[in-house]
Amino acid sequence: MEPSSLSGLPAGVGEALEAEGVAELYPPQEASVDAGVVDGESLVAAVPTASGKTLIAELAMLSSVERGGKALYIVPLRALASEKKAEFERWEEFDVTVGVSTGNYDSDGEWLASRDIIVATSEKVDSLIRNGAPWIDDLTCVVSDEVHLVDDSHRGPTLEVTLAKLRKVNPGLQTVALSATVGNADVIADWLDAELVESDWRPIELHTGVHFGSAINFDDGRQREVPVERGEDQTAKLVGDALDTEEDGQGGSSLVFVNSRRNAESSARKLTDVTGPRLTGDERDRLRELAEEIRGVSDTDTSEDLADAVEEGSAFHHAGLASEHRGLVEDAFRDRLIKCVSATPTLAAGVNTPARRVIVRDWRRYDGEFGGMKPLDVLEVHQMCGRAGRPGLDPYGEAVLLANDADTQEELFERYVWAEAEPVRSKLAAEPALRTHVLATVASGFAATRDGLLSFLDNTLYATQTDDEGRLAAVTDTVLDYLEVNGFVERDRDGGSEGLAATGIGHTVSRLYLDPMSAAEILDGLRTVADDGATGEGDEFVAADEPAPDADDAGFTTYTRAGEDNAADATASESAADDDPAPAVTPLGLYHLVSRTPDTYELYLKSGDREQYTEVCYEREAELLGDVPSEYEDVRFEDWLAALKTARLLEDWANEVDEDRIAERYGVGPGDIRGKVDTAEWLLRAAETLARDVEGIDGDTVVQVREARKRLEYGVREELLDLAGVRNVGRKRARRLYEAGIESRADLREADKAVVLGALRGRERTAERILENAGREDPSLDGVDPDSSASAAATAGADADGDGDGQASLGDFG
DNA sequence: AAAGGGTTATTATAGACAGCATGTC
DNA sequence: CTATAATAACCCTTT
Repeated sequence: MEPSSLSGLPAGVGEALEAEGVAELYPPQEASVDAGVVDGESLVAAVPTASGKTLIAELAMLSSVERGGKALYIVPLRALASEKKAEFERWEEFDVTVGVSTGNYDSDGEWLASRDIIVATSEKVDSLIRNGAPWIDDLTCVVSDEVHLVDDSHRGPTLEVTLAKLRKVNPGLQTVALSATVGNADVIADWLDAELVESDWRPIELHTGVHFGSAINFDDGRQREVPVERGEDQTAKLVGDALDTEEDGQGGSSLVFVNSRRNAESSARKLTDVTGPRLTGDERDRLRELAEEIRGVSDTDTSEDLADAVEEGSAFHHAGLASEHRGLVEDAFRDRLIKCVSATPTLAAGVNTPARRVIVRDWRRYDGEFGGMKPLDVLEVHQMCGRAGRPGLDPYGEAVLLANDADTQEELFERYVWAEAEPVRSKLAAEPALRTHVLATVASGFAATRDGLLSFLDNTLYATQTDDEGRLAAVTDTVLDYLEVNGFVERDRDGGSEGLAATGIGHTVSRLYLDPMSAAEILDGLRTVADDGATGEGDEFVAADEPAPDADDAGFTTYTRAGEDNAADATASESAADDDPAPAVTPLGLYHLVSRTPDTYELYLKSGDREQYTEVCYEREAELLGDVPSEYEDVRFEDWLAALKTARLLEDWANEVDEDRIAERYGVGPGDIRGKVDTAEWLLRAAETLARDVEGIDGDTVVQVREARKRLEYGVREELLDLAGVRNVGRKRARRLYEAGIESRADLREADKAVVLGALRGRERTAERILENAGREDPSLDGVDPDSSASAAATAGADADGDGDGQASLGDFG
């Protein structure tokens, strides 16, 4: 079937597709057309990755738009949202407009309403429904990418409930669900009242096999000799083999999947010996530039190690990387500059990063709940293997699992190569999921009675799958009790069917997209302040701020100038020394409060951390909001300590501790730091709104919350808040300016330009921009010489990039 | 006695959405 | 109950 023969698409689209090289539709695409995608029919397409799923979605959306409708494309990851948007924007030529909406990249609501196609994450769609985005009921087509993720216990229920809501609001809604090949695609189709298109067809052949001994044994019976001598590394030989096998004049790149961040890093370092010697001079030059760029992203060991590996054409990829790191690695890998990436599963489900050869090195992963090493899901391994084969570059893709012995080889074939992926199972009937969604469903008017609620939930995948009718109702009742006790819903038990209504605060919680349990915890904590804030336990706070006896490890919060390490302990007590009445609430207390909320991921407690944070906990008990759980009797004590560790990380960040020191101290990567700060910022903003909305919380507390949040946002101490608010001034520059005597925005407008320039290390253009942004009337620095004394004070700590731009920015511009 | 080399014990373990108000270097 | 790699701790040998 030729694209131009399709009816129902905007004029010219079919021809444009052909011009792109789509001469014929792929079989699954053709089957989808036969099933009616361009005629508004609902469809579940369960086909392998990279077999043209996106085009199926595009056909549905474009034809829907052509009929005067509006389409929504739901993605599981923010990074995918921008990728899809860029892809769809080629239709703007045909007057089809595209908009995106995710947590970190959001367009104006009205502007969105005017777009024909909107790309958003499932959580964002959920949030838009809760907040009553007006265009939601104009939708005529919704595409759900990677629907098999409804199986995810954390995020799956959101997708499930969101789809149910969209379909409820828009009865005739065309629903197109794109799924990996799973065991029960028919059940999903059944749930969505959709046609099913199921296929294993791939445009690029995929050879899956297991390497053992001296050869890869493929599923089709072929063998490929890749001898591995004793003491040689299996992975290295396979990567080398792919690079040495030229197709279309180029060696093939590899993607190595491992089971931990550390393994990813060490694998990348080892593979440097394979990739490095095969680089051309030109590639080396470009890689060196890329490495510099990577070093510029963050001043941490992780960043440095990544740059070192990249210089040799190898890289690692995991969630500890900053998003800029990830983007740089992904792009360079796609450009074939980086020859091999060692990755954790981040890359299996993320943006499109295909390779000639995929090597699944580790097929088991540590799982604490499981109590040891747990084999990966078949679906997960299939997703990894699906990354093999670059369209347009490789004539075939190879996915190789590694075995050390014949038994393992056998097992891998049985378990993964021949096996069908697990069936998808709804995870909706669990308290945490229902807590959130029951409240939202009631608050946004989808149900006004218990019966109404249950009948709404009947439209979910869970309901179509379960044999246990009572389970959902039972969990729902438990959750309703919880919501009532915490004052989020009111129940009217008089009528025939129990009436339900969200309270004012319940509405707020739903709109803020908070887990009700987080909201309850935050409110409890803030009320604690109101109770005993005035009792004047001030001295304890001051005492807690002083350096602990063994200052080396305990002197965490101490502000240290760059390069001076722990020497500056004295600075710490300065702010505590004046006679202000003790603050009713400290940043640490607030950081701890939001960190112990179910909306924050816990930091792992390493050995030794337990003792250390137990000590910190008692030292600073007075600052913590709420009662410390009993160390010996309460299982929540562990969580309390993990939250305290997170809180300390946040406190360090807000005390201008360098990123690399934080990374080292807490055993995390730059990506984790940014993630934690970001989450805490979000929760503190929500806390601020809650505190204002609810009675019994002191106005002063609200101010403290805001300040704690702003200090996280800029990563600075209190005295720099004003300066750091100026555009182009981050935590580092603000501190340098402050040290040079420029303490505020107003100072910036009045100060001696020579001093400003000196503090900014003579960076003229930067200084001019900053002066301009601060509102100075005459920002020009022509003929101004930097004041060397200001410069000297500010240069005390040399930062690695040497140009004074060591701004640790938290901007999240994927 | 100090350094070097090999063996054994110990330690630690993936990922990532949301609000809001505007702009990284 | 399962793995594996890096590192720390330890023990023995050699110089």
